[in-house]
Amino acid sequence: MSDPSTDGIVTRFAPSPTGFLHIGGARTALFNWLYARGRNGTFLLRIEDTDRERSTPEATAAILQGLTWLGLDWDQEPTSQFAAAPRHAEVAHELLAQGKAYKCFSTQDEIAEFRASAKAAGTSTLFRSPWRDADPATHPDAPFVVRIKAPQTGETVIHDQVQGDVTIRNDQLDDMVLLRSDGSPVYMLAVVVDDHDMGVTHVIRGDDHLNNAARQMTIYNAMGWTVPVWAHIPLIHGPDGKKLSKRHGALGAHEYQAMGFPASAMRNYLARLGWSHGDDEYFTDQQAREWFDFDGIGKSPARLDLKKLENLSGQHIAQSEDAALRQEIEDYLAAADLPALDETQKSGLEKAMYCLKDRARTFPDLLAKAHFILTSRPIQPDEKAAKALDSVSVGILRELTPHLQNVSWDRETLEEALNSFAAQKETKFGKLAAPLRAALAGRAATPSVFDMMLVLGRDETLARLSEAAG
RNA sequence: GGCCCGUUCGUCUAUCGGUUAGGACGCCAGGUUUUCAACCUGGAAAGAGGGGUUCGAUUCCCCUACGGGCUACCA
Repeated sequence: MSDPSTDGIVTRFAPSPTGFLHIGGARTALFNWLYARGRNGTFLLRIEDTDRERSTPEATAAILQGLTWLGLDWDQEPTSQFAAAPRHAEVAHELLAQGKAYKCFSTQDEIAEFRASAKAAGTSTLFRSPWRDADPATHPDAPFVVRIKAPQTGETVIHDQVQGDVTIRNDQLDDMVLLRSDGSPVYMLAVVVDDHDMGVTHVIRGDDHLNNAARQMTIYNAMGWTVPVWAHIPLIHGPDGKKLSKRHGALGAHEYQAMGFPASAMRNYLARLGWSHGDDEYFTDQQAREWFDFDGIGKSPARLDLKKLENLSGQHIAQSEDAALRQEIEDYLAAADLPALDETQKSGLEKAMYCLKDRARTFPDLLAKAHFILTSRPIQPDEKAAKALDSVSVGILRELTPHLQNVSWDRETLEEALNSFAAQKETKFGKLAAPLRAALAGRAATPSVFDMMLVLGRDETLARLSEAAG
């Protein structure tokens, strides 16, 4: 299916800077990145900022930030499509000089009128310019657009790596505008010229561009350029199956970051959404790069499933290195606009990481369970913890404390000490656990009591117990 | 309206003519348990509908339905 050569592959991601990096764009970028990175290729970034009305530098910054968070590194400086406008115009004029494009003097009113009557008559609304074959001598001295002479007979076949061969009859193609009457290039021309100039070999993009590929091919053909390999991937839909929109969960990448998902989980989830490699669900970047290929891409749109993302997130957190995880959590706090950790909290968190990461699905989840190490005396029990510290429990804690005074501070000894104390009180360790948890963490959901005691150390543990015991 | 694309458990998907249609998330039941989580066992759950082709269709073809896209001097 894929290109036989594994070298010289160039892919690109070309967002319009009109908003944040949304989840669909993130996946398109990921697929391009995966394809290039897995084949020793090049992954480029092009900002399609030709719509001067809607493009903003803030949006560009947000998109780059989103890609950076996702770990999708690009090669070379991002290019601006707008900056290449003179080159686009140059190509249009070349086509004009070769007679493969022409000046069209039809006014927008005339075109609108044509469409209206065509619609009323039930015939094709494709505009057929009377200027296509007009004698240049008859050209008026009036504003004009440059249109390409699209083929009118035969058919154009898009050899798509995802959708298969898609055939469009050429009589469905209109003579699209290349240059507007103010001389500015139109998107359809710009993409083709840019992709060609950047040496893009594989165009991987949303399948909303599938039909455009046929029209773009007329430009490639007119210029005698090699048509890139096409791969039009299905779009992502919201959980309700509708097209993604702001109302339907079209969140920006930064919002997933602020929800506390690790970027690696995000990559895993997004890659798996609409692409598969047998039964593999959890995989590393390394594996994704090795496995990713066009024939694993599905043909139908996929829906977002937060539950599955959470599950994957938990797996990635569990697999992370402690120090890296601590750093990621710091980044998360910053992204979510939450207070940063101080040095004591940082080292405590990293020290406790071993007993936290297996039981957390997201960073906020992990942080909640890390409360015992992030807080300091006096411990403020929350409502649930306070309930576990009734007068009976407090009495038990008071009795227990001396038993921990001189024991060796290791897991085995502590388990032994607490179990025998429980036996002495003719109760089960489970009964002891709740008040201990409340005293040590001030919370009801925590890591194991023994882990907390070990991480806290003897002095701090005893101090917290005495504090709770009043 | 015209053209193009799509349709397997609730969701993501496997299957590349012959399977008890597999896996994962979620869900339900049971087990384990020191809270949360994890873990173990089991369970319910799918080929949009109708025609063909074929000894045999989820798989190939056609039609219909539904969903989506394109149809701009937007990108």
